[in-house]
Amino acid sequence: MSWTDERVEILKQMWAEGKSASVIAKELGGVTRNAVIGKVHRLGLSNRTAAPAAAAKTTPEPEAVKPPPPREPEAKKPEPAPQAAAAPKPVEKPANLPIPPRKPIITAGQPLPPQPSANEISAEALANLAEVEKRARKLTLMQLTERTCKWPIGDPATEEFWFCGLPCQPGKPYCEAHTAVAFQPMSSRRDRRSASR
DNA sequence: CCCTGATTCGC
DNA sequence: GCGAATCAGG
Repeated sequence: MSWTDERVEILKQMWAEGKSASVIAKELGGVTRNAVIGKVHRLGLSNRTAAPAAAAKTTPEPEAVKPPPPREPEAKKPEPAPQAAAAPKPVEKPANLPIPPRKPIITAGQPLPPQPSANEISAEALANLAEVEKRARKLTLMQLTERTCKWPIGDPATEEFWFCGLPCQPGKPYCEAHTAVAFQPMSSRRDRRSASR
């Protein structure tokens, strides 16, 4: 794979959204997180929101004197939204919109798991599930990885929402318990005729 | 151990 | 320019 214009766009977008290099790499496919990071740096958009923590470790800068700071002609971006701090209008709804700019990017992968619909699951499995969810690591979407259970718990529209996050079954997107309820053989969900209208 | 990004350097 | 290897850190 090569860095086509589109792929670079996706890269920029996702990086700007705070996606990790590995996630971006998976999304793009055909590249590793190293490739992504490398590209990010080459594009000059390394730090996204001030993170000097792991930025400077070894200062390879001989560091002498810099009389004339040859700064590049920084292109100004159209970002004139400084947020009104006063009380201009009585907005009754604070509206928690951390990430509203959901651009219509064409993300193919990332098959999110289905919501636990009203299925007929064995009592055992359900009981076990309840226990498992108590032990859930309550990961956020961004904390999910290849090896964390991606089973959603709670209502995405509220604060009460997170992902299981327990260790995945090899090759599965969920932990053992959630794999059990996610991939049910049709046999256990038949009798739908009880209310055969 | 899992993960993160940063840097180096041969290609 | 690219990205694997490596590094440094959480």
